[in-house]
Amino acid sequence: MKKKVSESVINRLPRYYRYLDELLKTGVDRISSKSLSEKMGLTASQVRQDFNCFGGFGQQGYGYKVESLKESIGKILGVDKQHSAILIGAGNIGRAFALNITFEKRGFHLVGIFDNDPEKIGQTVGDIVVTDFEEVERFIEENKPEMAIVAIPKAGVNQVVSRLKNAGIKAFLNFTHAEVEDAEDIVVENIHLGDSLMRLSYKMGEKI
Amino acid sequence: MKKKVSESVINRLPRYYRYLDELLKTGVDRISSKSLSEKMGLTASQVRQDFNCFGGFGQQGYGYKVESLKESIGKILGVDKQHSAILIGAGNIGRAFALNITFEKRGFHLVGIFDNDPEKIGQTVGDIVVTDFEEVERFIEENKPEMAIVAIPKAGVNQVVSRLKNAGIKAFLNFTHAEVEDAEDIVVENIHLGDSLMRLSYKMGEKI
DNA sequence: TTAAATATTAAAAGTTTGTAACAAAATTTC
DNA sequence: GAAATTTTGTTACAAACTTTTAATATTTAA
Repeated sequence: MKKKVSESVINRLPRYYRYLDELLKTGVDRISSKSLSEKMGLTASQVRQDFNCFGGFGQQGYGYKVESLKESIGKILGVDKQHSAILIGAGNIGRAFALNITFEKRGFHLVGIFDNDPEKIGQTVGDIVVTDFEEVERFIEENKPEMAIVAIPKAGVNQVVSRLKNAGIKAFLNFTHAEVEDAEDIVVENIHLGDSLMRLSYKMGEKI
Repeated sequence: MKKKVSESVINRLPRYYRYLDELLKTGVDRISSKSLSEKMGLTASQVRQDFNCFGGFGQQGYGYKVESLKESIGKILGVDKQHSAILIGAGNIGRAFALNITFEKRGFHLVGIFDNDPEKIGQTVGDIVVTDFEEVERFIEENKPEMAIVAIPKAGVNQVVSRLKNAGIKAFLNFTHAEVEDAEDIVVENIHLGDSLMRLSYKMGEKI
């Protein structure tokens, strides 16, 4: 892992991981770059080159062992590790995400849910009780979660993120319309549903 | 608008649109590529080149008029048009999305919600009653929605999409874990929350 | 009114990313 | 067990994307 891997490659890794998971479940235990590329709509060279960024996982004349390839990519992505997360905002999006199984499957574990709405405080989502957001610093100090999922109205985002950052949160999954910027000591993944809608809208205009 | 615009540019447009919307709301009525690029973490030349793909919206020595630039980009993205959509799956994700305001703001209008779970059929989400999925073909015939938001368990996706396609749906927003492939006569936007989690997990491993 | 500063547009250069081709290695077939 | 086939890893090439540079127009200030 000497030279830096390009972002385009990283962005493709989760998709490889998903396909390999799928293959494993259907009982396929080996695959060539060619067949994988056909399934995924890529070229075989690209598949091989992508994998080679991290060192050769394949065997000449044989192909790739699905299980160990999936495991290797999982390791690169870090989904073999356990991360703990808190959810800020127990609204529709927040609740939907908290109840979604993918979350646990990708190595994340939800340990707390916070909101500032008195109506929501005290309710349970899954098996977690919604706590007053004012308690968040104390909770973080005690439980040291690594990550926060932010699913609140746009207006409060900056203040909330900055409080969480100060309290020691290093990673953010942002569902709000505001952009949370990558910075020195934190990592951010923004999920902008509105952007996806606009992209779809564009494609509709182009193709249909 | 003759020569084709690259996908990288298209993918950046929604973000420009959001920032311009923001600027407009804070009362900024003109902006240079330089200040916009600084806000967005891009280079000024990239901003200019992106806009020039669609013809010059700016004025030398002056910059860009925020309002008309936003409007132009909106037109390119097609958010000035009205699209009607149906939602398939009244589970957590589906309901969260249906109740989300962005949806209406981006020119989409929800006209129907479908599910195959007898428990959910008859319930209301927002002001729409959940209908049996078996009715979907008839509904599409009558109401001609353009788009479907698919938020159901992975297992049923292929069958559901193929039925919708046959009934005349041309655009899909896919929230399921299965990949809905772009094809001849349809457009697809996949939203894979699991992928975002994995990307975040990777970044956490890299930087923290 | 003129000069300096600002800022776009367009074109050229540079960088990155993706594709294709080939030699080396392992497997399968005979 | 040797030959033929498969398939990777690597290198070279092509395409796409980004940045730089040059040319031109507008605004601002003296």
